[in-house]
Amino acid sequence: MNIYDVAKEANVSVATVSRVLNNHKNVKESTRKKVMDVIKGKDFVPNSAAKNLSMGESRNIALIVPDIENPFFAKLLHGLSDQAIEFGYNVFMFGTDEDTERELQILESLKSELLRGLVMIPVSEDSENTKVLLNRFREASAPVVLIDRDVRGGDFDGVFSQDDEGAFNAVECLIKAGHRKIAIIRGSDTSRPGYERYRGYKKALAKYNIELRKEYCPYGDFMEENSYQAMKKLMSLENPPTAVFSSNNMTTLGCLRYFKENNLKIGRDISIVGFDDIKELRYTDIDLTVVDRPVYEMGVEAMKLLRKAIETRDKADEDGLFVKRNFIKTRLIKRGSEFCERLGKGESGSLDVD
Amino acid sequence: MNIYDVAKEANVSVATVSRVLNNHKNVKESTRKKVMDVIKGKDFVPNSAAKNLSMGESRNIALIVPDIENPFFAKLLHGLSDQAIEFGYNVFMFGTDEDTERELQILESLKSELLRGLVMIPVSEDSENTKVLLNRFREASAPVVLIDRDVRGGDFDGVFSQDDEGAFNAVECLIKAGHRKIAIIRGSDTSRPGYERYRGYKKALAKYNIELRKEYCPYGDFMEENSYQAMKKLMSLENPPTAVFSSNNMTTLGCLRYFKENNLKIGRDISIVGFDDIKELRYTDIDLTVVDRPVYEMGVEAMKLLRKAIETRDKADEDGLFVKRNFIKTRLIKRGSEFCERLGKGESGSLDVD
DNA sequence: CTGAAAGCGCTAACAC
DNA sequence: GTGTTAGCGCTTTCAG
Repeated sequence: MNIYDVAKEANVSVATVSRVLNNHKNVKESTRKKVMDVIKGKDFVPNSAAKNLSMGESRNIALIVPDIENPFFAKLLHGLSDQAIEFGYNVFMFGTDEDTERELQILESLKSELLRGLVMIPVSEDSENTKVLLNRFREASAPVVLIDRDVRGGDFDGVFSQDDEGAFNAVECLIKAGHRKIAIIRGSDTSRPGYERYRGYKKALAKYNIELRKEYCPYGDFMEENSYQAMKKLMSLENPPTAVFSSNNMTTLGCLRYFKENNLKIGRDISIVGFDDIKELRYTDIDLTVVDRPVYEMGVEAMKLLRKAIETRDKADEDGLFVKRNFIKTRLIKRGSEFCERLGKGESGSLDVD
Repeated sequence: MNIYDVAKEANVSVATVSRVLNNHKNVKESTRKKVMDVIKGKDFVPNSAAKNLSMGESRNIALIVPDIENPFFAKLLHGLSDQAIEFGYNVFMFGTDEDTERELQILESLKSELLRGLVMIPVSEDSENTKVLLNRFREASAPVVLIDRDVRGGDFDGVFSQDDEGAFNAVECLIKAGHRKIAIIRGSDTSRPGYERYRGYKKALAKYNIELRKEYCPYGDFMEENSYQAMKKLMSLENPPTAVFSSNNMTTLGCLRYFKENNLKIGRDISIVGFDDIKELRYTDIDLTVVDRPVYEMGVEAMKLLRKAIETRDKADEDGLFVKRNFIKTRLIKRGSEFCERLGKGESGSLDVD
């Protein structure tokens, strides 16, 4: 059943049916009703492929995330998806597994899809090829919105968070709990959250006149295993830290694994503050202090930005001249893991060398 | 740039370009090369909307899950998505938030999409409308593959797990640990995992001659809050259970919340065995014994089934006469939460009434 | 306010 | 092996 059948049935032309379907004005109320009756009676469904071809665009967008199973991204998807439905868009979902090659393949394969927009969390800030492809999408009428991570020199719209401030607060919280020997497990320098959280860490140390020690700043690359290894190295130092700022949720899991395997108890042997909450821990013995963000809302916001970009482009609005980058506030949730008995009991938290 | 431009450039007809694009035989190697050179040189990308329209089908499939944020579904998506890329399909992702109405809306909105297949975890087994719509997709050349949950009287292909056996093992494990007062927090009776796990629970009790007590079998509906409430009710009984079989991961979180808030310690005051692992707990004090499944692989398998169904239909293969339903084995991972001190220390685990 | 007709880019007979 | 051409179902001028 297609638009011609409907037209015949309703004694009008296909043009009229099309007008009705798309809520055009200039259709007499009576004919509109006539057409609608046929459509509902025969439950006709317009063929979107035909529509896409004819209009040269679709109602599909793609979301590309580095790790499908990371709850942070699942939550993001949830918000984005809800808002997309609201706006009448369908969402293609892709995971890159933190692999730039894969990211490029996916982007490449999407070129033929008439995408109406692209929301992505790029693997790395420095992938020149990614930038080139994204720019091509943008030119081909598929605006790009970034989330959380950036693309260097890309000028793309995006929803980010105030990573440095969040990190600063986390580290300051540890300092105020009496720590002076504070480590950070870092994310890659090729991602905004990676370097910005490190920046926040350094700022906090600087403010309280604590010397920055390179050996306290290993990379965990936002991956559990690497972070586990980083934690291990930290604790093998001759002068190990008394506290650690874990700059990502996967990182935190790596730390916790190390603690458990080595029988280190938070609050007794070590302190930790994380970035991004881990819901499941809330009902365990681990009362984790974390930097939290409104993740669902970030997804919603990304979709709103995207739609605005789409409409702006359609209307050649001058608003389109502005790059829109929103920076979401973080919030420190104190649950106690920043404290440590040993600090009080004489074993000084201050650096005992240097 | 379209196929005509390529044809002109290469001095061939559009038919030939199309043949090259689709790897048809009957193309001389030299002309194939000639065409490919143009395609690469001008980096032409075929317009999939045109292709879809012309062929009356697409390379898009949809995955509909009840809860985007449940890690179980995220893992499923991961497996499915990886395999889909392998096969050259794109995946639309939708979440229904366990709401049948929403499920129907989504299905309805997808009718115009020329979907090539549908993978879904239906909210309820009993939604007649869902069944009707799914059948329509199947007839309209979009095979349906179910995961985990079923559709009553639907005869759809699917990937399920041996829920009853898994549950049986879980409960038996508790019995062997000395428990006789074992509760279950159930899922809805309108879902396969809901009633099958309950069935496994009953089987285990029966085998060991333990009387089934209705008050030990409250519903948690696979939701954290409801399960929390269920747990609360259980522990308020005058004769509370010493152990609980939590039949789903969200359910387990609800239980844990209750335990924590009421200072009940697993292994001291209560025992628990869950269904579906919770990765994050592994590095906490909660060494949860669980029924585990190869979730990622279930996603992969679903995609394989779907592709088989698609191909089968295309070839009008007689293989299509069979409904393919795979039942994945579960595995009990013992970590210790099935034990309880109190059982040994004289406070009998057997029912002290009846 | 409505209709006729020309595309949108690709596929697949069918002819050569 | 290759080319010609008629669709696929919809949108959108342009007439009227």
